[in-house]
Amino acid sequence: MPTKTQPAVRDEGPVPAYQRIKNHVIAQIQKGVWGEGDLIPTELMLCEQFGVSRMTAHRALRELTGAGLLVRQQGSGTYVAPIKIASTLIEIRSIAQDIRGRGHQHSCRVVSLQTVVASAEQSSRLGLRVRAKLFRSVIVHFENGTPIQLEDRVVDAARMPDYLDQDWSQLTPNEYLMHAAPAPTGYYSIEVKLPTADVAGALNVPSSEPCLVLERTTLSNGAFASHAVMWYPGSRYKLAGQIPI
Amino acid sequence: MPTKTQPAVRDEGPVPAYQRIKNHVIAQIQKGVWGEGDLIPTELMLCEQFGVSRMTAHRALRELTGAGLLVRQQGSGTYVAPIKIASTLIEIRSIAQDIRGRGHQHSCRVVSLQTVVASAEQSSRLGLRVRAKLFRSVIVHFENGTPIQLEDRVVDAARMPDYLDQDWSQLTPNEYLMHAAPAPTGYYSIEVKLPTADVAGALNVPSSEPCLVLERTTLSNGAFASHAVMWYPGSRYKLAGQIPI
DNA sequence: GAGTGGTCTAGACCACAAT
DNA sequence: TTGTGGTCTAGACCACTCC
Repeated sequence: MPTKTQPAVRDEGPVPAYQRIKNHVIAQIQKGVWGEGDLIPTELMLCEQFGVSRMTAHRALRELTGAGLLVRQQGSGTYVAPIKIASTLIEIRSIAQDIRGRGHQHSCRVVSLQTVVASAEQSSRLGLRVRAKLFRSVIVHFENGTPIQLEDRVVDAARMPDYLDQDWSQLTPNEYLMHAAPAPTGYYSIEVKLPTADVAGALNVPSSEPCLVLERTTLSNGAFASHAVMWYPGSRYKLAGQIPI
Repeated sequence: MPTKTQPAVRDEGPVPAYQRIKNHVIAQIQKGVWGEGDLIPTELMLCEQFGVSRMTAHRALRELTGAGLLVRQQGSGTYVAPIKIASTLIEIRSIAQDIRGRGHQHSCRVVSLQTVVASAEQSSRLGLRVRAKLFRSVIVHFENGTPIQLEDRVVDAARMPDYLDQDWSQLTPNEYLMHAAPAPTGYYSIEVKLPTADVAGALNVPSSEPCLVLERTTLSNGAFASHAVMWYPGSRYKLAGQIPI
């Protein structure tokens, strides 16, 4: 059955049933079909829809609950979690949804889009072929017109060949990735840095203002998907989330 | 049904079998019985030891793997994860283990230990009784003699009556909590702040140096356990971890 | 009482590693 | 070949919510 040509997303073998259900739920929320606070299908309905046992449907919903995407109430049902619970760190919702969830307006400005070749350092750190082709986007996100995040991202070009053709005013890179590389895992780090002149200019802060720098490498199905460096003005941002366990 | 007296640790009903196994594994790692890279018992051994089915033992190990505490290899076995994978954010390992894991020396200085009464604001934010009794500790942690974290913590006194009697040179508050309130969940936030004069003095940084401030509220078995504010010198620290999903 | 989620069992088949 | 983990089933009992 997996007899695709050279598709945008590599085929990593059969996808487990619980993962297919997770991807489906994530997609419905990403697409806005299921909104914040909405009641979603019960375990038994998902069992029928996907032809699985209840344990399997339950596992999918339990894991998404652990990730802060859903809220479950015994005797009542399963709901899309309110945004305040969603972890900004995982950013399974995008910064755009985050901002809109605060009732504010999101906009963005594309600073640059390029095709680049992985440096030796990148190749080894990210587990890429030497001189692998990457796409790089630099985008500033605004909340009510105030710059709130500078996002400098590279993605695997072989895996997402149409990355540069997206309309970033309609879709953030993160939202695009949720489709192209669903259910990511990976690593992050958070530190305080003074902005470079470019970053300070883009965020419209003095270069003396310390920034929160969130760096994140995401893998999907075990292979490199994306590396992002996100700069937030220290005076205007706070990262919050749920402790995962 | 909740008709208990006021015990040190509230009884929240029977603990699920998978949770008992998780607590056991966490405790073995915390106590150092199982060290980094060690092979731990197989699912079938845990099935026998705890008298559960394989699905239950598997769930416990899978969740701990998701939390970055274990690494599993099909065909081989389950191992304690290397420290670099352990999330500093969850701090399921303590800062002391973190520092020792880098091959450095950990020490600490107790700034203050007090009994305090929850303010109205704390009571509502943390879900406590009004004027609940709390213990507060303020401790500076050093890495090779350099101050690296100021930890300002309050815990529920009813739940941890012996909190103030601990020898903090032998055990960090976090390590104590891993015993008194195992397998915590909760919320965190991370932001950049300039230190107060007290904080700057304790960390031995100029009051112009921005700090990374990690605030964390932990619950155990659904009830408040601890609230901590941790200050890190921005120039000397980076938080890193795994993306949970 | 009917429906929901929370947990658990006792099997099963598979992919993979060690031997 | 044996043992490991990865997944999955078809039931079960329970606590809880809603009607």
